[in-house]
Order: sequence, then structure tokens, then C-alpha cells
Amino acid sequence: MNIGQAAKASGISEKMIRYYESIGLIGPVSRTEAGYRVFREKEVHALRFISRARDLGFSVEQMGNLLALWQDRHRASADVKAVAQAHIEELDGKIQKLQDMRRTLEHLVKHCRGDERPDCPILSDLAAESVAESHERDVETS
Amino acid sequence: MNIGQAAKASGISEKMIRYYESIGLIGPVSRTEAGYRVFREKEVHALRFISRARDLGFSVEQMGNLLALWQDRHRASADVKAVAQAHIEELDGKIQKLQDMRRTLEHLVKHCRGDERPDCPILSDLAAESVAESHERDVETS
DNA sequence: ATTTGACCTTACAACAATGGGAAGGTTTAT
DNA sequence: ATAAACCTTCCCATTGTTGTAAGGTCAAAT
Repeated sequence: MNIGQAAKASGISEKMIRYYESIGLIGPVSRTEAGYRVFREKEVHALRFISRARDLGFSVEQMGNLLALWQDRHRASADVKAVAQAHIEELDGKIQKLQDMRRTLEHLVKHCRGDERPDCPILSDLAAESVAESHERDVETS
Repeated sequence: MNIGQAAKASGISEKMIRYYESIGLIGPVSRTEAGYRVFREKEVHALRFISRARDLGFSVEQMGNLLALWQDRHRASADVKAVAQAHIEELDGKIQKLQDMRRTLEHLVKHCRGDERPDCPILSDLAAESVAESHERDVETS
């Protein structure tokens, strides 16, 4: 199976397959005389594994861990669970941050007339002289 | 005011200030004889604007639009609102995606014993021979 | 047998946004 | 005069992915 076939079979682009090989996420793929990569079921299976993990937002590093665990017949499921849980917490952090932004923005948008006049609370807020927001200017010992 | 002061006053790192100048997000800053950048209130004000927009997750491109509108006395607030609303939708998309991941992962984690044994539904799911599309995973059948 | 087109190879650049660091010039305070 | 604290530009790395260029290979049609 050539790389094009493997890409279609796994849902990972040729580019990314080569990349994953180059960084060692998947071991070196065997080649034909001419240098073409040859994929067998084993490799394609791993690529599909990667594809699914990627869909769940795992980083390349985390995928490396998961792949290692997958291939370790003596793994403890606790180790796998730990990776997954850490990722859930990462996701929670990101979701939280995005929702905070969303809330603030939603609030501003709700108060903007959205007509031809220039007055706009969104810009006013962005341009506001810093009041008691998260940034600090003071650095001197007072 | 030198760049270090401007950085402290705006909450944007020196690095990023130079970068924002280099890509034209802020106009060229005037210089001393020796080549040091000189920031006046006007520039610092713009940097603070950028800092706030960035905290709300606006991209550099969107910030460019917002800055232009901010400086356009004849803007229509509708234009500002449109930028903000587009961004809210972007945020919604990202949140949605992350929550989908989170849900799936949470489900898998819940069904993993997390003990010494190797059996793990998380790995089983990732390794599954594709049955249906990856989105059609089993959802809370209780 | 040669051409064509679809495939493969590597290598390099780019994206967004940010940080790190080197090598060197300037200002300020001692 | 000298050291410390600034500033400057330039290049590199990150994460994950795509694009492109220049070239080698394979299979089918001429």
C-alpha cells in the first residue's frame, strides 16, 4: 500500500503521515527499492488510532503516550485513564477561557445599537483607560 | 517613553510591540537619533486597546479592523458590532468543538476502570476498526 | 518503445502568535 | 571610565498543517 492509499484509509493526509514519521510518532516505514513507503495493515491501524486521538484533541505528545500504552500489553488502564483525564482538564481550561471571552463579548454586543451612528460600547470598552482590570502598571515599590 | 515603559504600560511584551509594528498593526513608531522607539500616549493607548482586544480572543486581523474603526470618527457602530458578532460565532464554534471532544472523552473515561489491568475502553475505542464515522460514537445509553 | 499522467520522493516556506537568545549600540549612574 | 540596564536587529523554535518546487517512478495508452 502506497502512502496515498494509506492516507485515504486512515484519514490522515500524506503530508502529515510523513511528518508523523519524521518526528517519530510512528516508526520508520519500510520502503520499496525505489524509496516508496510501503504501508501494511499494522501501520494503517496505527494511523487510524492517531486519527481518532487527533479528533479528540490530543496533542502529538499525548498521542505518543497513548500509542505506547496501546502497544504495551502490560499497561495499566490507570495510566491510560490518567492521560485522558489530564486532557479533559486541558479541554476544560480552554473551554472556560473561551466562554469567558464569549460572555464579555456578548455583553458588549448586546449594548451596541448597531446602527449608522459611531457610538459603540464595544470600542469604548476596548479603548477605556485602564481602571481596575487585570493589568497592573505599577512596578515601583510604594 | 521607551519600549520597555510602553510594554509595562500596555501589558504587551516588547517582543510583541515590535512584531505588531513590523506587520503594520500599529503604524511606524518614531525614533530617537540613536534609533530607540519613542512612544507617546497615543501609541500606548492603541497598545492598550490591542491588549484588551487580544484578551477577548480577537485575531491580529480582526484587531486591525477594530483599530481602523476605532480611529474612524465616521464609523457605523453596526460595523463594529458585525466584527464582534462574527468573533462570537467563531468562539461558539471552538467551544462547541471542544465540548464535543470533552463529552466523548468523559464518556470513555467513565467506563475505564483505571486499575492495574490492561483492559481499557479508551484504547479500544481509539483502536476500533472503523465501523461508522468517528463522530457516531456511542453516547450515554442509560 | 516512448510518452503521458498519476503517483511518489525530498526540501523548503508559510501560517499565527509568541518567546528565546545572540551580538552589538546607547544611556545612565556610579 | 566602566558597569548595569536599556535598546536595536536578526535568527531560531514552537504546534500542526498546508503549499510548492524540482525531481524520480510506475502503469497504461500510444
